Amino acid sequence: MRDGLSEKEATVWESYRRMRALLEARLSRELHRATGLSEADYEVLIALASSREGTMRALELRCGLQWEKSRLSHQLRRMERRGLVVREECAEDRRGTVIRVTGAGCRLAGEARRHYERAVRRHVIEALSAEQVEALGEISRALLAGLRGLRRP
Amino acid sequence: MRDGLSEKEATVWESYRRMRALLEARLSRELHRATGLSEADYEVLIALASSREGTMRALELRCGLQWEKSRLSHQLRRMERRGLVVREECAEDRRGTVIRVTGAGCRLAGEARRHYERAVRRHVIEALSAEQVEALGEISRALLAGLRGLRRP
DNA sequence: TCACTGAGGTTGATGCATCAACTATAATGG
DNA sequence: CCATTATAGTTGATGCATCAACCTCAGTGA
Repeated sequence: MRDGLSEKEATVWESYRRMRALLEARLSRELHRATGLSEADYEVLIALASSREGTMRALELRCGLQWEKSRLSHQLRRMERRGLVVREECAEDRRGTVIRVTGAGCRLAGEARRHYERAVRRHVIEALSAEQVEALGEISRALLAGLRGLRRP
Repeated sequence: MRDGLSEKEATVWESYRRMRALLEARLSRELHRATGLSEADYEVLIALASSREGTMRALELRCGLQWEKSRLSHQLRRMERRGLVVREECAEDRRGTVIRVTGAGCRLAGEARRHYERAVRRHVIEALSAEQVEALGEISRALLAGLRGLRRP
């Protein structure tokens, strides 16, 4: 037990895992059914749509989302194929890429946001007391604090 | 705001999402580095290893894990290729399959469990107060209650 | 008994996530 | 100024997750 988990702790962890799996499945399925977007699409579109000009450096995007660069690159390729974004050359840094959200992408982002926030409200906010919502925020922040500043590996 | 999220709620949700992403990345990377197993491998092996005889019907397995059947099938194919499990015919129901964990699989399961539980303790249990651990359990159960009994779609 | 319905599993296609290897350009320091 | 090093991004391979289509066998009722 020095390293392992007590029965109580194991139960908490098990509940958390199941909740997490079910919640993610539910949210992503609802989003996809309503808009055809994945959560990855959604995050990229929301970031772009809420930027001035509807453009961002790929670098900015991946720092904001905290994604690996190859993940973003693959994601953008798929989104470009579907006409949600376009890649443009970057004038300031010729290694860089500027991502621009298209009109269709921007429209979808707005629509998706409504669906998504409604789903979060239904499945999370309204399923908890105000104190629990607060506590979830605190817990998340506490865990994040512990996780940040561990080196990559 | 009727359907959307208040600023506070959005902040909680954002923290949760980031925590979740970072925590999963961390746990699965540590597990993989230490044992070569994914979390999916881990869940299957733990279920099998803690069964009498080291065997389970595929059906049992996927009900316990709450996986889709094709997910389990693909997963087992990959695990069988690596010698972690074998599929056997099922005598009682000739449609069915019995999954047996191999010696190597069983050994790995034990080793992985130690690593995994230690990581959960470090990154979750010890990063929270006892009350927060308790609260996380309650929150997860509350959300689960709301999510269960929504039909498939 | 036998056609039908449904359950247990597999397969193929596709999208998502990571890793490792690579290209090209920028920055840096001698 | 040039060689080195670091950064921005892409690519290919592989594993994971889901969907839809399919096959086989079990159970059911007419």
